[in-house]
Amino acid sequence: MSTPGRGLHGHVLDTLGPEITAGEYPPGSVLRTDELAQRFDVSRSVMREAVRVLESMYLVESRRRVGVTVRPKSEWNVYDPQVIRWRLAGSDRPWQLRSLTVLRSAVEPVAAGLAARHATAEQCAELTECALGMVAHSRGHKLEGYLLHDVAFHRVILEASGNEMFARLGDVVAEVLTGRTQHDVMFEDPDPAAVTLHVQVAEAVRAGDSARAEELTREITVGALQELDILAP
Amino acid sequence: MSTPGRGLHGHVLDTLGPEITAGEYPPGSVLRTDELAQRFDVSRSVMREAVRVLESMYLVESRRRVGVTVRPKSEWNVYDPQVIRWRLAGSDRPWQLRSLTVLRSAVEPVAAGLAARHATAEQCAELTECALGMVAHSRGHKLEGYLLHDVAFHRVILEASGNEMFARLGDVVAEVLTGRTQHDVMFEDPDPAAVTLHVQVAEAVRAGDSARAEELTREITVGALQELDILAP
DNA sequence: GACTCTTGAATTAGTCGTACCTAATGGGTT
DNA sequence: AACCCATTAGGTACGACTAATTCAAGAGTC
Repeated sequence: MSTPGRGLHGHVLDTLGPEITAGEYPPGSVLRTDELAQRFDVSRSVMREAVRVLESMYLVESRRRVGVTVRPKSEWNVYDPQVIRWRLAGSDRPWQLRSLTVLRSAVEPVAAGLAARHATAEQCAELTECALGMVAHSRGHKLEGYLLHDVAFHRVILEASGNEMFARLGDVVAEVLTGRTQHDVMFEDPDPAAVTLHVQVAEAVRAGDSARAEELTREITVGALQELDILAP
Repeated sequence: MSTPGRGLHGHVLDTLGPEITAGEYPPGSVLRTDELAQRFDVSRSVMREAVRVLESMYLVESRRRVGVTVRPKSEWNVYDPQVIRWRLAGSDRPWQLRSLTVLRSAVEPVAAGLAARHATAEQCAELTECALGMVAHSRGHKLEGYLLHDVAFHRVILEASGNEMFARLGDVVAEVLTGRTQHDVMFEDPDPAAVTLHVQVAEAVRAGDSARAEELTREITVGALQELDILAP
């Protein structure tokens, strides 16, 4: 899924990216290209390419006579999949998961509503299949299989919305769901109510009931928020 | 706001980026680094840096013995501000505006709801100021001043939500609002109802009424959808 | 004869190192 | 305070070499 060590500059990014996104260099810190090249034992050309990528992620800014300065967190392109992965692997993972879950709570209900109008017959079938797969793996510590279908379910919803911006969040949702299962909560079987909701969403989409699909999905995301103690009083 | 021609590689991107995002090269098309370097009259080093940036945006993929292949639209990082600007400047601008407006309709209401809980006194004041500014410029063909306050208003809302993912959409919303005023609809004064809604949102946020702020903002975004003939029956 | 497997030549990106250019910066001078 | 210049670190160019992958020709097999 990721883009590991694609060439030397990729290897450099695999180390430097996480360091920066972890906040190891405070905003305004200055990195020198030559020093970095020495540190990673690569040529200046390779180092420059890596810096260009970091620059395009708004993580750093390169200025003459000054060096490569780290930009404040508020300017980072937090939607870059690579940046998201780096941050999820770092120390502010909990914070990152919260931000992404809130984003989900905003996007997924609307996406489900749109999916109810735009989904093809094939997508409806896929959705039902995913929901049934979740039911089948909802008991007896089959978390792995459950996760697989859960991820696929939300991916289809986002895809079927017909909105490209929503569709591209499939990877993000996958990361959140995967992370949640593997590291944080959910040591036991998933909440039966959540499973039921997924089945009902699939049915609502199939029936073309936009409002119902949206509302049911909102309930799902509210559950996700509650799992992280993000209240909505 | 943008990052214009920062060095030669930036100049190359200013031309090549719009071409790719405009779909001038069908998915799978191959570009050769050397040819591109010749075409733009830059060294291979510079061209390679430009390719690295395009690669980090998931617009192209570079493989040995094959060249730089253009990736399908569905894989582009459509949240990259640069990509958004390129597409907004290109031929599928209308489609892009629709996607972004739908995204707004999902995000902004939730953001407003959060803002009602998290906004600081200073942010509330700013919000009120923006709303009043909108009122002041709502009549007499003062579209420029109106737009300025409108953009600022939505920026503050997204910022005050306390969610970094929402906050980073400020630039996107700014582009949408600016684009709408400059190119498409709105040759006359803005809809008075919309202006009123903004004032009411500011008041709801100030009062900490989360549900009301969310609902009012939803009405604003519904209006934006209707302007683009995106129905919600 | 048709098919598969191996091998090697051609091609293109990847890497490196050097040399030189350019522009911000900061200190020293007037 | 205004100005000038040496310093410094990134920006650009070029050339040589490396390495991986594709493709096609040829050997071997059924």
